[in-house]
Amino acid sequence: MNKASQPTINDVARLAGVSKKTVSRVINNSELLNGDTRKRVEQVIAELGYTPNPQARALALRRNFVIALIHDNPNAQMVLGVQHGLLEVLRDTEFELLVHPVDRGDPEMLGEVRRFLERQRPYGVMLLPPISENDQLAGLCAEIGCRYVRMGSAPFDVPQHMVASNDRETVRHAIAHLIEAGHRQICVIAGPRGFRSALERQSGYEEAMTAAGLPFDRTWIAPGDYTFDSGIRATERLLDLSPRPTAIFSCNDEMAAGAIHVARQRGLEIPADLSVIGFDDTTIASHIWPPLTTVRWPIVTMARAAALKLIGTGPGDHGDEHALFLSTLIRRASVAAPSS
Amino acid sequence: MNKASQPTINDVARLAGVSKKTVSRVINNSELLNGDTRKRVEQVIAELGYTPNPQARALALRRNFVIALIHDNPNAQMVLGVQHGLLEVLRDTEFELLVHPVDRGDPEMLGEVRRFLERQRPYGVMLLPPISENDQLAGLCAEIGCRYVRMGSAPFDVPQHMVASNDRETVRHAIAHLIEAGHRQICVIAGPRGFRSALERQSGYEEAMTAAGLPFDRTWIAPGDYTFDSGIRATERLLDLSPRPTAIFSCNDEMAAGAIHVARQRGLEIPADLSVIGFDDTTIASHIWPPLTTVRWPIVTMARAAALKLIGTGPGDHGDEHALFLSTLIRRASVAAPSS
DNA sequence: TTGTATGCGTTATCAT
DNA sequence: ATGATAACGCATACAA
Repeated sequence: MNKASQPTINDVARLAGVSKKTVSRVINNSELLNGDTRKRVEQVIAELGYTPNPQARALALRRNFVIALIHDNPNAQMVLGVQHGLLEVLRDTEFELLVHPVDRGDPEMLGEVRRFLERQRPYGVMLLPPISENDQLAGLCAEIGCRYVRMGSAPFDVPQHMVASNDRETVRHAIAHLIEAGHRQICVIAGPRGFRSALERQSGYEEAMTAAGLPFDRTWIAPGDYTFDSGIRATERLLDLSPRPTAIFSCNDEMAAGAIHVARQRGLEIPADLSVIGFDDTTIASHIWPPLTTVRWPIVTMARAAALKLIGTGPGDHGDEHALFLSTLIRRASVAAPSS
Repeated sequence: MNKASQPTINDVARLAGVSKKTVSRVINNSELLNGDTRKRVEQVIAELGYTPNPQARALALRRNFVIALIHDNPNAQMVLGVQHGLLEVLRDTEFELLVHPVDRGDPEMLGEVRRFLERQRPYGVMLLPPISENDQLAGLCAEIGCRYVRMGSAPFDVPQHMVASNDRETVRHAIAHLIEAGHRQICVIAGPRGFRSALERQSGYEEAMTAAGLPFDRTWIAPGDYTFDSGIRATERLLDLSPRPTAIFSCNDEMAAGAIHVARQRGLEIPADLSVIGFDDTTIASHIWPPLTTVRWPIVTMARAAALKLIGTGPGDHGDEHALFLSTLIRRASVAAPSS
């Protein structure tokens, strides 16, 4: 055993007086093993502080012990929340986290991801919205033969491959909250076309209005793309409506911040003259003035669950069933009764 | 060649009618190669779409072609900015990005990182503040034999191992900006003890005040820990001073947001009654009301430069010299002349 | 300039 | 239940 480098399986085998294969069996928890030899080998492993070399395992198994995070999500807090949740469960395992952002707009995207997966052969891959909604991407993972879990605003895959929140339902609650407060003309700043989250959140709005017997108009739904600037533009449009809306539901916090800016520029007090609800509960929601009522989804919890599905030991997992995670309305100071 | 799997170096060698070693030489840009055979091999490589297997290379070279990002930074935008910059230059290389957060408070931290480095053998490691300030960590990287670059608010290592911004100087400008506007009683919300960034930023304040011949008091410097809540507490303390400060410099944006909250609660208008300057130019700075004057440091650029140093081909790099990156004062709407 | 033999640390095959 | 031997795909030492 070379003192300079780390102990290998050979060192363990020699010191335990067994073959490499036996040590390998111990490492991989093989069933067919004499209890005594196992104990002896484990003893030596502990003494040496031996750890299997990940690169060698990866080569032999043609499978890398890493989880790949594939995303095209511009929300830093969300991406980092996911990394946090993932790493929390990966921390005490042999797995590492590989980050691989992609460009949804790139026509080469799928080919690029394929090369990535074929080269790295990750054990599992975590797909973040909005790219998680791409069925071809999911299909690619399946084809390459690596586990995958998709994160989304609603279940659009089987539980085994999905961690989802209930955006639509939570938005219904949020709108109902507004209606209870006395609002009738509730407008919405929508999310980008084609995003499932945007669809779910807007549907939640429509369902809540309909359920309450409240009429609403196409013009009440202003287009947005989840950016601050689009929130500004949308709000300007909405506040030009007459009669003016008394409440605005924004499909994310960033655009809600834009709404607050515009309101303030127009001399409108929040929440006295205009109530606002956001979505995501990013830092800005609690740090802006007034503190924003918003919807929080349990991102870290979802990521933890996803990691469990990814590294779980197969179809026996509990995780296979549980794929839905409830968002909650965080009530702060941006909602009040409309000033008649 | 097995159709199901990817082409290997053997396939290339056979089709090109050369030995594996020759192919290997082509891959690794060996000097001693006949131009013809190189062309022929490259041709076959292109036809086959061959890519060297990273796991096999890692095993043979005892060095993994990944860059590890080690950090304990709670600022999501900063961490993601760094990931962005790093990946921008890694994108067209053979390198991948491994994310490895650590816990500064954990006494086992160093041992844990050692195991990580010994197991993964990353090609290079990127150290983010504040953990980048830990000399033992840097020493560990050197000992293990992997390249490292430390990111910080000031140079505290040789250029080869450092990308730094000039926090102190930029804060001097920021304070000077306040002084020019007519402020005399300028207070500061400090950063956490022991953080180099906190030290640099506070020093910048003190130097600027001294240079302008302005007196200042210990009580003008309120302790903070970079969190929103600490910004609130610090500002309450500061606004209780009499006479009241006309301007506050906060060592980061998050605490500045807290300052704005407190000011608003006390009925103070910003910037009319109180000017505020932050640091970092995070999203909240531009989205809060009023838009916050703040200091922006070129995080993505720094990360790009760091990546270049990390994967660069040795001491010949230009990157070895260039290690300082200038921050700039972003003037928005939170600074005005003091109302006498 | 190119090829041969061998090693890297692990797992898989097929014996025993 | 355990072991000898051959992969896995690439790089290095040493020849030629």
